[in-house]
Amino acid sequence: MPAPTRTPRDRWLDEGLRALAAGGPDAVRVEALAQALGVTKGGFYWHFSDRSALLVEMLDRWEHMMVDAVIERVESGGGNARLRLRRLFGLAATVDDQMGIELAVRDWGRRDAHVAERLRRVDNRRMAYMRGLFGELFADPADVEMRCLMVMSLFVGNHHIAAEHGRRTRSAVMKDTLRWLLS
Amino acid sequence: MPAPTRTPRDRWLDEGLRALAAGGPDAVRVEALAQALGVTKGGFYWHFSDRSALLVEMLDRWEHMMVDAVIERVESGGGNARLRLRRLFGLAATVDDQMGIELAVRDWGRRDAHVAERLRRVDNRRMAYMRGLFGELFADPADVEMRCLMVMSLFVGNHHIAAEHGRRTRSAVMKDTLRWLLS
Amino acid sequence: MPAPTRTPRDRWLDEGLRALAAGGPDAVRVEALAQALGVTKGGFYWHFSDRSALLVEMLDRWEHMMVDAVIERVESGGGNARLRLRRLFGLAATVDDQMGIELAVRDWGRRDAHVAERLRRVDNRRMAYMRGLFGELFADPADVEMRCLMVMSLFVGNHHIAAEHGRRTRSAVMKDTLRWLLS
Amino acid sequence: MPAPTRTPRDRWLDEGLRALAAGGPDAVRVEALAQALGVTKGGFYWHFSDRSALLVEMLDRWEHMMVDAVIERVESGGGNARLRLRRLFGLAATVDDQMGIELAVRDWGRRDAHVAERLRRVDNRRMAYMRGLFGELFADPADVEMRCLMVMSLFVGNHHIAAEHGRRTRSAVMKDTLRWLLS
DNA sequence: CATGAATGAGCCTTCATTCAT
DNA sequence: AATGAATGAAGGCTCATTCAT
Repeated sequence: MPAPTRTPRDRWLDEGLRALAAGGPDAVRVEALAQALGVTKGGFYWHFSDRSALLVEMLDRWEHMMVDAVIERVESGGGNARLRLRRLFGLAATVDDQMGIELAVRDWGRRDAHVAERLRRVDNRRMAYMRGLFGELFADPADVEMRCLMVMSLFVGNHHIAAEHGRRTRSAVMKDTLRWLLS
Repeated sequence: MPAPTRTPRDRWLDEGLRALAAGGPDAVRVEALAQALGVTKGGFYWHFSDRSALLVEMLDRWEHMMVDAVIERVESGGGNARLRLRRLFGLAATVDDQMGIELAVRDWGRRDAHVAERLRRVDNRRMAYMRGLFGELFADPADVEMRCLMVMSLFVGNHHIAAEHGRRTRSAVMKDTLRWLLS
Repeated sequence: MPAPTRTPRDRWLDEGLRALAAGGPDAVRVEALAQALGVTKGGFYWHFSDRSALLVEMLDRWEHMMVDAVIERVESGGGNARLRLRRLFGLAATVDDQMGIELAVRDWGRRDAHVAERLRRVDNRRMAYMRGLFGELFADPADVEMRCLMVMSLFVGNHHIAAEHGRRTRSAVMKDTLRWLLS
Repeated sequence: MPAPTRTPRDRWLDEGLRALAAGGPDAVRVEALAQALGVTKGGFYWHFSDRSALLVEMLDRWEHMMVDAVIERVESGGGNARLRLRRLFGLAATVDDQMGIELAVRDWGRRDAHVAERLRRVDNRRMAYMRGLFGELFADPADVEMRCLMVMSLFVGNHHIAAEHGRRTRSAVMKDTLRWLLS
């Protein structure tokens, strides 16, 4: 008779991340989450000492989900650097539903020093990982750095840029661009 | 006896944009703006019917500043497409202090349909302008599209990405990348 | 066309003191005061930055009322030390309706360091005043000190002690005692 | 195999009295007591039907401790009235650590009719006991009443009055005064 | 005897908005 | 054009109380 897969604590966290993606940190309101979960807000304080405690744990969970879990899945597949990069790019498209969280955290980081610090750590970990892979394909470090920055810019920018591309779809343009970056 | 350079109305708008850049739309609070301007919030309602009226006018002003004014300045300098693109890239670096507003609007657009619509218009106008310029340099439309997307991604991503680049500075990596995109 | 005698600000203070006397500092609730004044609690924050700001001002007012104002009234009547002490004792009986505030402050002082400090100041000012008057009647400093302490104890204790005195009334016993202390 | 000296029930009561002394009746919060005892507040309701049930029992315990136990100890020593009064005064100094409870109850009594009633009973019992002893030393009933009132006022006032006494200590002034009251 | 979890009422505080002057 | 004062709707947090286990 195992405990339910998602403990009530987890449900607050999940709902918090959903709210963050939808409306930014200001939308992570205890009252709103409670209503979404069908409970009363008082119960929140059984699980978390504070609204800010929830926000911190949300960030913990996001970091693990978006860095550790992704790298682990890329690595577990094996193969050479080009293959791993392709798998990484593919995975990035996969986490599209978590991209809302990512973008919200990024924006949040521009206003909150603690979040900014965490963001720097996350981005540096990602860059270091990509730098290693690109480094196996291209000799010039400046070239490697450009490619890394472009990949990250594309993934972040992709969700921020609202322009259309005529007869082409955004994802087709993305695919072209990523292929180009591997050549 | 000329009117004061900035009317009181303008001062509310300026302060609103500053607040938007610093803390997102939720930070555009009538009370906070009033305090920053050294007046009481009651007076706000003489100039604007509503908080939301202020927000709309802020977006108007931002759109004009970030599209019309920029294109006008690029065009006024003359020269061929490559030169204009270089001037455009240089200008983009110039409006750095207004980038905070831009990023805030972009984030806001993910939560508000009206803002999203306006953002689409703005990005499409920018893309159309760049597409024209890149189109004079490269024949393949897919290639042109990629380059446009990468430029926009770089400019947006540049402010969102927190990673460091070892001995290189971000602006050096950016410069390399933009030169590459013109070749 | 002078402003109303009691400004709205004063009304909050008065009501706060009433609540303090009736139920201690915990009973000084913004919401309760608002209801008693027939206004909404939101307006409170126009006049005071904070609940604690109200509490501080309440103490200011109490100190002035219970020390400065009393001494001034005793002194303004003139006469020798014995006469002034008699007037002081009489006045003390007069402020009976403000005694509730006094007792509440005293109790409060046992739990709050800031209040305790203020209480010390108030009691020392009172003692110093009485010491001066008793000092003109009795030569021995130890004797003077005893009498001062007994007067203060009586006035404080009088309201705390619940015992009855048979056929005598409390105020008769008090009167006897005070007369004895002057002889 | 004797039961533990303090049953869990007693521990709630003790902790309740400690909280009462430290912060008044409002500070006797089930949650706070539970935390101090290292248990969860749910368990409280096994021992007491209600928060108010705890408060009543706390008063019972206080009354017994501060009247019955004191008189018993004074009487058990024997001797004449003067000796017993001296022993009583000495004992009163002894229960100094329980004085916090006493003062809190006194203040509480000003706001709660039930507590006031109990306080009257307690004070009357104490007065009656002292009246008997002083009555053996002084013939005039009015004189006896004054001395009783002064003793009680001193003991209550002693803890409420915050004034300092120059080179003398409070306890020296108290000792002088009590000796004077016996002469 | 006690825990884990929740409810619901109550309080402090913030803020958009209104309105008389 | 703006101030002083207030309203009312949220929202964060605390705490007595309940209840299944």
